[in-house]
Amino acid sequence: MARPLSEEKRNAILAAAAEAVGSLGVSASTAKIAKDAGIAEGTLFVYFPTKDDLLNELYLALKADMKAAIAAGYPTEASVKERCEHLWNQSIDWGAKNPAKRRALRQLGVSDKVTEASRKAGMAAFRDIQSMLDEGFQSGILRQQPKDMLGATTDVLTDMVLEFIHRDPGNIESYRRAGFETYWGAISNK
Amino acid sequence: MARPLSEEKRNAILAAAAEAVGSLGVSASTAKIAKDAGIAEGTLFVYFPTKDDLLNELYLALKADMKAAIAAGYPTEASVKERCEHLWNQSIDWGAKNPAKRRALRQLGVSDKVTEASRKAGMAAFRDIQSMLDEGFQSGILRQQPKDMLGATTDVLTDMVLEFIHRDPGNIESYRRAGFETYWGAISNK
Amino acid sequence: MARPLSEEKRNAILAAAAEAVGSLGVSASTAKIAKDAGIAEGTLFVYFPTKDDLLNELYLALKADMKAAIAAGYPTEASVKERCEHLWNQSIDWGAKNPAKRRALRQLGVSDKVTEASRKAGMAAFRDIQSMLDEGFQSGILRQQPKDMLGATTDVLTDMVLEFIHRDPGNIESYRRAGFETYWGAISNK
Amino acid sequence: MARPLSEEKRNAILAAAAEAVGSLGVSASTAKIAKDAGIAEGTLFVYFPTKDDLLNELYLALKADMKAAIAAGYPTEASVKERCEHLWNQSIDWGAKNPAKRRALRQLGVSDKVTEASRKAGMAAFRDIQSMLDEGFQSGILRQQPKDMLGATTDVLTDMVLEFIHRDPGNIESYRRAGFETYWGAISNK
DNA sequence: GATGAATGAGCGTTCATTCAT
DNA sequence: TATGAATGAACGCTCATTCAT
Repeated sequence: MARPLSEEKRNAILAAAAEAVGSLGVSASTAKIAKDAGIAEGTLFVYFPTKDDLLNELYLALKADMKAAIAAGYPTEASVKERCEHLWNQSIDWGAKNPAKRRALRQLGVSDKVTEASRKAGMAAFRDIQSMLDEGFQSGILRQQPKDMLGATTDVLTDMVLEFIHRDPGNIESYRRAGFETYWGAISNK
Repeated sequence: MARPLSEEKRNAILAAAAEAVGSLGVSASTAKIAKDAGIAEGTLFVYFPTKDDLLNELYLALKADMKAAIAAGYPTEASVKERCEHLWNQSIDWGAKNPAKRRALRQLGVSDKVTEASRKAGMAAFRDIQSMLDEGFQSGILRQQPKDMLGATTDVLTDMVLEFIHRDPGNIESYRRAGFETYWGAISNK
Repeated sequence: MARPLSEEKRNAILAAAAEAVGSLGVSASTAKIAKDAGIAEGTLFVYFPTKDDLLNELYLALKADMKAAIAAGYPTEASVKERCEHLWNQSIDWGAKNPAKRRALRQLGVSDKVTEASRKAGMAAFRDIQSMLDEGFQSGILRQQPKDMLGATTDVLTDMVLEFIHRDPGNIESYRRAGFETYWGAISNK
Repeated sequence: MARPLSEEKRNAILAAAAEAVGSLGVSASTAKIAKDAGIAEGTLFVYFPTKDDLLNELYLALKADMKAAIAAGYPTEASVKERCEHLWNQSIDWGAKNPAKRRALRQLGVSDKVTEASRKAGMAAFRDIQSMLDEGFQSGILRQQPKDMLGATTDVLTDMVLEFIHRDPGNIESYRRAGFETYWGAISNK
């Protein structure tokens, strides 16, 4: 069978894993994840044959989740800068609202458990977003860059700003704005 | 004194730890680190009372190493942009020449084993560098930013570019250049 | 349930622990205990979360075992002195037949791994026995004593005699008899 | 050389060992003992070739210390019962004033690190005391007992009472008195 | 003689994975 | 399919003892 019985259980495992990896790193135990997901230890391995598989699928699920949030409500008709600002704000909002997921993604990002294939697949999502901005590249408003670098820049600056927000939650708005200036400078032609 | 603590051994442990953490993450075992350092397992704990202590001291040592490399040969008399480009190039060079150290620093950066105090101390080094650019801020060439954000931006964009270089080592020069454009846009007033 | 916890295994662990603690003290290793119990090292921790838990449960099990043996065949209708002699003889017999258990109990008795709560629970068993002798106290045949002191006196004199028997096993009967005289003198009104 | 340099250091080690064994048991580390004695780790082994040697010598020293305290001020001319009461009170006082030493002696008493030879030597001290009471045996006031049993009874009942005092320090006098009644009953002819 | 760095076996405990139920 | 008891290698750390200084 291509997929085991309960989609619900699968999602519960993924959700518990995100939470656990976010707070404990990739060394979070499968026992804890199973317990938090409300299933037995052995059941986890019915859905994911090994812990590494779980970690890779979690990475992909998180990337997809993030991408969906970022693209939501994209203002097709607005100016390039406004569209970029929309993407930026969505990114910050997703991270601020889903701190555990964001932290999980950071942990997975540096872990050698996540394969090159997963990383490639994860980057593809951001290429989708990059293509939303094709007009911006053609018009010269955005600087030409090596493939995937726009997505990575977004990723990396978002994450940086979210770290500042995490350490100093009172000033979220000023970090968001300063972050966007940095971001816009980083990707646009002056 | 019976036998003085050996600075040489201490450095060997730190070097082995950087290598191991770089490739295996913070879960690299103390046994492996000791073995690679050429000492007995127990000896490691003569130099570092716990693994967490070792990890924190490694973080600090790596930050200091990186900072020294970046600041070396700083052209005090050149233009602000040239001075930034110097810092950028030094950063890329350090990372390209010390891939294990760089990877270790990434792992430590996301690990909760590294204390807030160590992070603060690590950031202080970059504030030194930021102050090298004070003239740039006063003249309005560099954009005003929240404290520590310039250092973090440098860190994060450098790291991003080094990841691209790591995956595609043939094009180091083009990544370095494209990276600097991104970086300069990120930190300067347009 | 996947596989129920095995009462048999639990008992095997407790038995192996009694043997090991009896001969090696509380520093007997969990690895040895597990091996002697015929299970894997990790399995011990399925039944007892920590070594300290094992030690405390062992203490309780041993006290219960001893108490059951002592109270067995108690001659309700006999004279107070005969009933005390019965208790005395049962105690000596239990100790002589279960030297490892007795030695384990001694080790546990002086170990700070055994909590005050366990000690309290262990003493309660002997209070049961003391209450078997209430008539003796009321009639004035037995001397009034602070609570728990009768039980402790029994414990301590039994143990002393068993040590003599242990060192000089040929004269078990004469030690038993001399011991009882000491014991009866210790607890009765002259 | 029959004895190494400093008697003072030797005594410091023994004192530190008594304290450490009293609170931590025989598993107290040589490193801690050395530190508490104000000497280097290695120096301990100059005075005692192994930890077991230290433990055995400590046992003997403690027994000697206790015996000296018990025999001090012995009232040669008093009645047998008064002389016994003196011994009893001295025992209780020594234990109450030297809780660490008493606890150390308990630990050593059950440890298999203390050899049979040391135990024999330790018992000899109490035979000295027993011989102080020879008149009592001859007159029939004290019950005839197997060799060493009087000493052991004293030891064991004293220790029991000291445990009660330890747990309930407010009632020291009532425990001491009740204890003596038990003790006198245990050793005298009715 | 005194020191304390160096050692490596041994400790209690964890954990991904297997498999009997 | 779901369960959780069973496993044993691996972990961080301790320690009695040795020996270079």
